[in-house]
Amino acid sequence: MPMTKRRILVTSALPYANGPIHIGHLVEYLQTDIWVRFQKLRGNDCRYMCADDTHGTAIMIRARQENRSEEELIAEMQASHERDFADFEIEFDNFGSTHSDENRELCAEIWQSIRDAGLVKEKDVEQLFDTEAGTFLADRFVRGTCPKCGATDQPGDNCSSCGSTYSPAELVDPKSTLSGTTPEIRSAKHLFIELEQLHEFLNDWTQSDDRLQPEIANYLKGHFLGDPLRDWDISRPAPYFGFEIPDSPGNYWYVWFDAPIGYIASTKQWCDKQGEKLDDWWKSDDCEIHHFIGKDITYFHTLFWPGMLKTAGYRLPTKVHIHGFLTVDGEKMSKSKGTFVNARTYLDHLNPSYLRYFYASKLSAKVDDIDLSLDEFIAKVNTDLVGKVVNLASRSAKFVAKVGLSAEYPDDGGLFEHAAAVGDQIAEAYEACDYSRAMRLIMGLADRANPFVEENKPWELRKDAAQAQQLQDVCTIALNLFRQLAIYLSPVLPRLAEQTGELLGDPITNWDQAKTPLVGTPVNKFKHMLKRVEEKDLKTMIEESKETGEAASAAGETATFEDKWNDGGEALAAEPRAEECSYDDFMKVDLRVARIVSAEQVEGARKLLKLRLSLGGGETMQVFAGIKAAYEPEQLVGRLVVCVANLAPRKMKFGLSEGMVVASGPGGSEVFLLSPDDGAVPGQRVH
RNA sequence: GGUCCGGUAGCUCAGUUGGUUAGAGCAGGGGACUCAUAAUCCCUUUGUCGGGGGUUCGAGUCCCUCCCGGACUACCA
Repeated sequence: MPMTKRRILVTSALPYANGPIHIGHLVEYLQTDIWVRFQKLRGNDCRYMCADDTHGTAIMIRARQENRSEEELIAEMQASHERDFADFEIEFDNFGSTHSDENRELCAEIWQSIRDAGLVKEKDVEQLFDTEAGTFLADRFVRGTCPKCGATDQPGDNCSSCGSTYSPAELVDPKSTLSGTTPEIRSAKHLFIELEQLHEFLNDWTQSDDRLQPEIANYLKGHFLGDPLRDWDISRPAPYFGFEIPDSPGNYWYVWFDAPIGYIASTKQWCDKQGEKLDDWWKSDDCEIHHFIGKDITYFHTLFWPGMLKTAGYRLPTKVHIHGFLTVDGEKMSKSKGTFVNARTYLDHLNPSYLRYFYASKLSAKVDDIDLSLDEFIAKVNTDLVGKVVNLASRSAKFVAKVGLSAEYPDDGGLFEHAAAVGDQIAEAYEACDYSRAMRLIMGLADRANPFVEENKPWELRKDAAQAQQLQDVCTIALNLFRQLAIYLSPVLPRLAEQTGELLGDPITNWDQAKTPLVGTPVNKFKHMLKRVEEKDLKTMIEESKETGEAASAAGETATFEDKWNDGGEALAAEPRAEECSYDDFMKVDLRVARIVSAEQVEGARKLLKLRLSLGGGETMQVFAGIKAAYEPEQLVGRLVVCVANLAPRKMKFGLSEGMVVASGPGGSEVFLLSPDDGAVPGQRVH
C-alpha cells in the first residue's frame, strides 16, 4: 500500500428534487459510498460531496401543481433524500443544494470566465409558449401531429411512429400538455456556449489517461467527437426556477449548467465549515477528483463539464466512473409490477446491508446494467453473508466469551497469513470499482475458514476441561479469520464492521488491521449480527410498491371526494384532456369491434407485431401495432379488440398498416388493449 | 439503420500476455455433523466455451464471417 496519503474528492450525481430516492438511484450512491469508505479505510484523505439538484421547469411545474413555492418543495424533498441516504448508511461529507448562495456565486464566476474566453454567443430560438400557463414549453411538454408522416399525438422533438426529428415549432396542431391549449410560437434570445472551440481539448481529454472506461471513450469518439460539436443552449427565458444570469436579465441558466457546479458549491460549503481552502481541492494537482454517474448523463460529464472546468481554470476530473441501470428480474423497474421500489419502502421491510452487499456482488467497472433477481438476492445474502461470514462468529464467539482471545496467535496452518496476502488483491479490486471481484475473493476466504472450524470441532473440545487451551486457540483463529472478513467487507457493510469491533473490543478503522491478528483481548457476549432474508418480507415490499406507485402521485394532488380506489392523477397529468370536439368530429372516427385472427412477430421490428383483424363476413385488415413488448402473439389470437376502421392506411417499413388497435398506457411493456364485454361481435361499431 | 458490449455447466459468473484432461459459487444428487439464525463440512452429476471458417505445433483466449441477446442513438431531461 502506498504510504503517501492521497487527497481524493468524490461525487455522485445530484438527485433531482422532484421525486424520492428509489433502489435504482441507490446503485450509484452505494457504489460511490463503498468506494469512499474504502479510500478512508486505506487512510486516504477522501471526501464525498453531493447535493440536491433543484432547478428547472419540472420543479417549477410541480410546485405550481401542488400550489406552493419551489423553495418549500425542494426543502421537503431534500429532507426526504437525506433521511433515505442516512438510513442506507450512505455517508456524505457534505450534502448541499444547487439552490444555495455558494452555487449562485460559483455559477457567476464560472460564467464570467466562459464569457471572457469568448465562448458565449446569442441566438434567437423559436419556442412554443403556453399563454395560459405563462411559460415556454420544453419539448416534452408539447404534443401534436408529426409534420412528416401525420401521426397524431407525437412528442415535441421526434415522431415515435416514423422516427423523424423536428423542432416543436414544426409540429402540426401542437398542444401544451400543461394546459391543453394551443401554444404560440415565440422567439426568444438564448445564450449558447460554442463547445466546438474546445473540440481539440476534449478529444485529447476524453481519449487519454484512462479517465473514462474504454467503451465510453470509444462511444464519445464515434458519437460526438467525430463531428463538429454543437452549440450548447445554456439559457432559458423566464419564467424558470433557477438563477437569473447576471448579465442577461430575464434569462436563467439552464439546470444542466448549474447542477455540476453544485459539486463545487457543496465542497465550498464543507470547506467553509472545516476551515479548508476550496482551491486545495478544486484547483490543485495534488487532489484527485472522481465523479460517479449513470450512463444517461455521460455527455454532460464528459464534454460540457470538462469544458467548463477547463475554461474557468479549475482542475479536471481524474476519472469519471460510469455505471449502468438497474433492472429487476431482468426487466425495467415497473410501478405496476411493484419493482419500482422506493428507498423508504425497502427500509420498511429489509435491512440495508442486504442491498449493499447484493449490489457490491454484482457491480464491476463496466457500464453494463445490473440485475436484481429476487431469488438471487435471497440466495446471496443468506448463503454468503449469514451462512458463511456471520456464522463464523456466531459458532465460535460464545466458547471464549469468558476467557477472551489467546495471548499469542496460534498456528493456523497459514490461514491468516494467506487471507492477509489476498487483502492486496481485494484492495486492488475495490480501487478499480470491481466490487464483484472483491466479493468473490472475500467469499473464497470464508470458504477456507469454515472447514477449519469444522475440522477442529470446538463444540467437542469444550467438553474436556483439559483441552481448554486448544479450544481457546481454535476460537481465536476462527474469530480472527472472521475479523479479517469484516475488515475487508467494511466498506460494504459498515454496520457489520461496527458490530465486530464491539464484539472483540477493537474498533475497525483501518485496512491494515487485517494484517495483524488480535490477541489477548476479551470477547464480549455475542449478539446476532444479521438475520436471514425472509422471502415474505421481500414479497410484502413488492406488494407495497405496487400500491404506493399508484398512491404516491395522488398524495400531492388536491384530495378528492371518496377516492376509494386510490387512483392517482399521474396519467391524466401526463396527458391532459384534449380540446372539446363535436359529436360529428367524434363520428368521423369509425371505431369497430374486431377479432384478432392472426398475430405474428415482425422480423427486424423492435416494437411491432403484425396483426390481422377480422370485422366479420370475411372482411379483414392488416395492422401493425406497437405492442410487442406487452403481448405475446399467441395470447392475442382469438380475442376481441376495438380498432379504428377508417384510418388512412400508412405505409410502414414492414408493410401497409390499415388501421389501429385501441389501447391505453404510456407504451413499451405498459400497453393495455381495450376489450369489449361479452356479447359484442366483430363488425359492430363503437359509439 | 448506425455505434458499442456481450454469448463459457440449470442459474450468476471467473478464465491474466494463446500452452497439459475448461473453473468457482449457487441450484441438483449422496453422505456427515449438531457449535451456529436448518447454518456448516465431505463427496458428486452436467459443458461440441453461440455456429462456421482461418492463423498456429497448440485457441474459450488472435483474425474473418454468420447467428443470437443487450445497451446507446445526443441537437428532451
